[in-house]
Amino acid sequence: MSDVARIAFPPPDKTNGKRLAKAVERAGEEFAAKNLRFTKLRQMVYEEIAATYASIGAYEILARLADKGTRVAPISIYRAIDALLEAGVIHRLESKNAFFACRRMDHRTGRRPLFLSCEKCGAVGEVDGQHIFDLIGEAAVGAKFQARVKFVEVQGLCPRCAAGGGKE
Amino acid sequence: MSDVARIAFPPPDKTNGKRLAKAVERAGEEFAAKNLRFTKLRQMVYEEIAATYASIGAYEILARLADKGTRVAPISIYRAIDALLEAGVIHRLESKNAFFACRRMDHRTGRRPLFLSCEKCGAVGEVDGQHIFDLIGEAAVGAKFQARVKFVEVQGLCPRCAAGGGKE
DNA sequence: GACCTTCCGTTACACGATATCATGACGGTC
DNA sequence: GACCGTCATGATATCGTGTAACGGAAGGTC
Repeated sequence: MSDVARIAFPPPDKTNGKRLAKAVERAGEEFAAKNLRFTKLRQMVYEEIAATYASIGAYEILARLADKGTRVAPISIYRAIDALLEAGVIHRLESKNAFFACRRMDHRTGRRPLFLSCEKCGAVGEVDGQHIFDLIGEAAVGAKFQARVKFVEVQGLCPRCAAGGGKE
Repeated sequence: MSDVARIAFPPPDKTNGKRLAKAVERAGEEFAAKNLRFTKLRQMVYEEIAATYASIGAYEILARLADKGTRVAPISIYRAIDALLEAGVIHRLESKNAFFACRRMDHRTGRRPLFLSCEKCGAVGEVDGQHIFDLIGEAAVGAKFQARVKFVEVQGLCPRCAAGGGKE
């Protein structure tokens, strides 16, 4: 597997405690940098999202927290998700109404990623798509359309699953 | 306004009886060409979608049909929508969970359009995006990702609304 | 402490989508 | 005509996604 593929598509369930703790730490830094509060609830929601490489729905997060004894209302999940989105530590998959943790953390570069979502294992990868977003912007300008938000999402098979390596 | 802009963004509510009848006729031909049946219900659902340039949700279609005395269950609307999608006479906006009539009818060319959705008036325009989809395909190949479905959607202001010409 | 802002809990609800099973409409075949 | 297969529709229920509104709690600032 190429480097880019390995980076974009790690095994979806390899949840490593140390890795997760590190991700939480980085998320905390993102919140601090933006003068947002990384509250207990937001951290718990983030941990559920970051615990998997797959995308996860709001009610799935709710269920997993409930399993751990934390019972919250849907609206609370969504509020936490809003904060996490604003902080930039998670992304939203429009085509699936689901969320996943941002692994690139390259907001500084300003280069926007596009999302590759595996239909088999659910893993979501991000690859640089700045040139594509640029082209979309040009297409909008050509139509005299004032673009504000752009979505680019691809569904298919990740390298692991395409090779038959994904879980059945 | 440029030609491309005028074509992509007519006034969202200018529902012309003759134009609609023509659209229904073309839709019927599409169904025939694909050996699908353009049934009464499918035609009614199509008319509601094609009556506006804006995107429209399934339950909005349901409500409008109910206003006209046709009371159907949600599942029936969705089945009709599925058929219309398969025939290619409507498109689905993933980012809004809504549907709109295809105005380009250029399936023959095989060039895929991208969707420009106005946040103010709701109008959805289509412009050629084949080169963008090509690039996305290349990006996927670079990540060893086997792409199957691609979504590209843009939200913003259509020329009319950006110029202050849209309804408030 | 008093104040303000932000976050969270609770309830209820709107909207989007599907599962399941039953009925109807049509064409072909014997 | 009787039978059968296929597809479209109807009816009911349920699930998934997302938000409104209101009040209370937690944490900063003076």
